[in-house]
Amino acid sequence: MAVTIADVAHAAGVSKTTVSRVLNTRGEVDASTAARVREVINRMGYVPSSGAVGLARGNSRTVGMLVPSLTWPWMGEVLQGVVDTVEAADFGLLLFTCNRGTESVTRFTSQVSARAFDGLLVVEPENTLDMLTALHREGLPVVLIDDRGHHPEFPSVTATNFEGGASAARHLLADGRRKPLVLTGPARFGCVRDRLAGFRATCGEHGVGVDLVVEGDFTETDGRRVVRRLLAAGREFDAVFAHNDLAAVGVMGALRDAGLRVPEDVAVIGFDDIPMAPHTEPSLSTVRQPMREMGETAARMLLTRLAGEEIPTAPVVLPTEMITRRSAPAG
Amino acid sequence: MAVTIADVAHAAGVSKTTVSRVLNTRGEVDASTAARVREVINRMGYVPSSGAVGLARGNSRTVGMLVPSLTWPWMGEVLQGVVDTVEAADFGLLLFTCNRGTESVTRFTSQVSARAFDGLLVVEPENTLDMLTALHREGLPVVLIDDRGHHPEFPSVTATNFEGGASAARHLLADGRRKPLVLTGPARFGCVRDRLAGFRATCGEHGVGVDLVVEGDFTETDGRRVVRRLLAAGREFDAVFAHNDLAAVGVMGALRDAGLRVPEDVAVIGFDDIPMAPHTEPSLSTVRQPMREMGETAARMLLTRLAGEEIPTAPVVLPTEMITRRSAPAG
DNA sequence: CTGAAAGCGCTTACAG
DNA sequence: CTGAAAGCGCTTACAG
Repeated sequence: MAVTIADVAHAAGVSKTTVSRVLNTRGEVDASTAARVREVINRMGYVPSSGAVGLARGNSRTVGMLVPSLTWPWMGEVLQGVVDTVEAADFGLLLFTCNRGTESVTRFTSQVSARAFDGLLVVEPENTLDMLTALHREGLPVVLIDDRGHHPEFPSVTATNFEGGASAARHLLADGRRKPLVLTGPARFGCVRDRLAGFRATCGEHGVGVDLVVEGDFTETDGRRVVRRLLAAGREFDAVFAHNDLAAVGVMGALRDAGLRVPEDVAVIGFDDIPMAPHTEPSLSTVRQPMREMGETAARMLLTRLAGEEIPTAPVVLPTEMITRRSAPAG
Repeated sequence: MAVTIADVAHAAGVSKTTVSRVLNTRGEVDASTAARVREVINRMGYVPSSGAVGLARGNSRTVGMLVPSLTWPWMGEVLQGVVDTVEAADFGLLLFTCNRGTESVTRFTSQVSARAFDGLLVVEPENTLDMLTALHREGLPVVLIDDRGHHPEFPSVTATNFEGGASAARHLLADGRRKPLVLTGPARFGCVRDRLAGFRATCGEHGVGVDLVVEGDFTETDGRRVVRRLLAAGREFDAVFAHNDLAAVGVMGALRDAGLRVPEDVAVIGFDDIPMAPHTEPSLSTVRQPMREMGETAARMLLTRLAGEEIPTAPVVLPTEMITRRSAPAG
């Protein structure tokens, strides 16, 4: 049914070897022969079987991507960056998730052994660092996107979390805020610790204490609940720095429910700049992480590595950017 | 490096044929032999090379998925549904986008000829229906997600667009609204025509005219602009039925800017129920499309087809659901 | 129940 | 510059 290299060779009156040579532009082929073969290839619409090529060459020209979830607000951006880069290099992208615990992890690692892909891009699902480290040690090229401050022994790309926290602080201080609440993500994440440290350092430089720090879990529900609880307890604050936008949305909801105005009474800054951020009411000021660029960068690094070159094992750090919208105006 | 079937055969003292038999549980193998082989397989951590198996068997146990964009608000849900289903069946998922015009389409079709995947799931990128039809005619199993009313000659899964429009109308009418504005999507989409027809029919049954219909382009910016323009022109309406949530968000923004209250002055209903919908201000009432279920269903259909069974070529239609939130309260 | 051999569709030394 | 042959790692008649 599908046309094979043998069909082409036969039709062109040459050997499969020769067809293979013009396919892979190995030179060392007579110009007129090459032209004839190429003509036949086009006429017959021949495309080499990727499986056969992979088997013969020992690689798949395919990149794997492992993510914890596809429904996180910023995952689409990362994926788009990855796909664009990978497709442009004529590689395929095999997508995996790991949301059913041990079973899916096992299934995934067996795909690795099956040599279904040459290298792996990963937004780290929780509790998979050991597995990833093992795969990397066994020789699988791996690039991590958004290292959660775990500082793995393989290449990764992150954003400037410390500086991001610092820029949020500068923004709020310039607006005259002096009593900030910080709603962090899970403290086990390095990125969370960095964001908090950056925020603290800058406030410290300005003589402003950061006394109100609550550990959250990155969800809208949690942001809403924390603020409601704090307000009920009579705690006072004139600004909130939430460690992600989803939680910031919850924060704004709770403030509104309590009859407080954003930003007049309380300014709110998030982190990420998810697609929803410009559309909240009021629109959300936030520290932007360049998710698409992070995906692109990670993909490019992996492709470079697959091309045989060395890539830095130290984290590649992309700049965050303070985006000013209405929930926290410039001072 | 990687352990092959030959290594296993050697270590177990049997032929590759026998190893292959226990791998594929073909029966016809002595129980004790099988046990011994299995033991060796586990000990050596052997996993068959997917490429080699594919070449020998003539299939790849991989499904392709083609989407126009990965950053659309509901795409993550569809993808998650697809990935979950495909992974559970032990298939791989190869992801493709088509956002660079002809070049990417060419690249994509050549992947098809390369036999990189056995079947295709597609959220139709514009202007690719002819290509998809051609692929399907050449024997590639294809299932379309969210047929845009194009009614292709291959299987597809959609939602009840007509009924969805009708339910939006019922909801608004029950709340006493009598002067609706409909902000549609591009009229070339069948789903748009169906939503409008359903809305019209129901309004008609209640003696309410639908005189204000504007064709939009599904973006937030457009929703905002249309409403601003209509208001400036002095047009009056007490409800808006937007054909997608993003546009509805723009509509609410423009109403707020004009000093109108939602829902007191104007009720707003969207379509889709994107993740943002519960978090807008006010939260958005909308006609929910079960995107994840649509992804799951399409994937299941394709897998069934790949297993050799027949699947319906008539569209599979999943129910929409009217979700009541604050932007359009129940009457 | 088991194995030798051919075949899947390519690539790549090797020889000419 | 070109081709015959071996090999990539499997599966599958075919024979015993």
